[in-house]
Amino acid sequence: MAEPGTGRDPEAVSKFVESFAAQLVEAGMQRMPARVFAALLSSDSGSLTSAELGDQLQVSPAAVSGAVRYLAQQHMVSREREPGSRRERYRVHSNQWYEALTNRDAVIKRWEIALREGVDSLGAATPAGRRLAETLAFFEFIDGEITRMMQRWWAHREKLYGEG
Amino acid sequence: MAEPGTGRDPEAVSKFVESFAAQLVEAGMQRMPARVFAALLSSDSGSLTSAELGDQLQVSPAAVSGAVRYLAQQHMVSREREPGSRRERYRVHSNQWYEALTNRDAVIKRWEIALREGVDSLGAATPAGRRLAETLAFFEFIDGEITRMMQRWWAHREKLYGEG
DNA sequence: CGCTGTATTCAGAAATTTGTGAAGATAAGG
DNA sequence: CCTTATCTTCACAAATTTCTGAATACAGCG
Repeated sequence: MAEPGTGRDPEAVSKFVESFAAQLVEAGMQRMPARVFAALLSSDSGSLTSAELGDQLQVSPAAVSGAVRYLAQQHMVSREREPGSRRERYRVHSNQWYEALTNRDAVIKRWEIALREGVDSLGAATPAGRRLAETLAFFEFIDGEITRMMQRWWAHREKLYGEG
Repeated sequence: MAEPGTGRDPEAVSKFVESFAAQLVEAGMQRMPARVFAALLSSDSGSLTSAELGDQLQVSPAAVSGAVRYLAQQHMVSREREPGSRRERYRVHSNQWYEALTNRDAVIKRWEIALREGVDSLGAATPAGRRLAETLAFFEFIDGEITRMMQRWWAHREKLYGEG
């Protein structure tokens, strides 16, 4: 439980970071990106520098660099250059993070492509081809649904939090 | 493109299996389970024996055994014992496969647990705590949506294919 | 310009994962 | 029961992944 008025408890933060990262790893994310992401998510400002991350997670600058590159590619964090400084800040925007999850979109799109090729090369009239075609239809359906689901989420969020 | 009347072209099948498996791997699945799954998905009967899998994929019985155990745990395939035989058949049911994708449910549930602990230990009134709480709210929302989305899929599927 | 703080790249050490062969377990059928 | 077909488990070798330290590149500042 949080201790009021005592500021952040680094140990509690670390415990959350490691346990949440572990869940992300189990879901298929690489360890270091998962830890970096969890650390950002649980920071008060929502952003940390490379040094802060390296210090908090006890890893080398190289590891931070690699993890951040990965997360940026996945659009899960953005980079900010502090004006007039060489230091960079890595930030998690809530909505970026949602969109990224959604952007399993990109993954689904590639599955769809592979499935279409499969239907074509095995033959749409064969039993296997029909199975692939149905799977393809499922993903095409999901695709459209996800967009609408996200729209509903934003409406729902607004009810919970206001325009925030 | 399919060659009508010539039966299945093993090379075309293999090409699809490997390319679809590669996409699954990229999405985080282990290589062997991905290959086994793709092979089952693209079989005409929707089911194969261990020997058939080992032969088609050029891997040892041990590898097949491990992959199948994993897939069964994820509810992506079911095992069938052919009556009066020692051989087992591994089968992909379309709906099992959909449900399994959905059963990222289980993953989401664990994320929710970790997030709740984070909100509690960092303090719901802190900026970090609020961020975690919002993320938690997102997953809780998604959770409910997915169920309804699957219901709509079954209705949609029926329109496409009939009761089949 | 050169100095300095910061970020990236790269080769390689360490850890982890993956697949194999061989041994062991299980169950059908004589 | 004993034999045999099949599946599973396990120790280990190979391949892959992950992280580090050191070298390198970059950008701001005097």
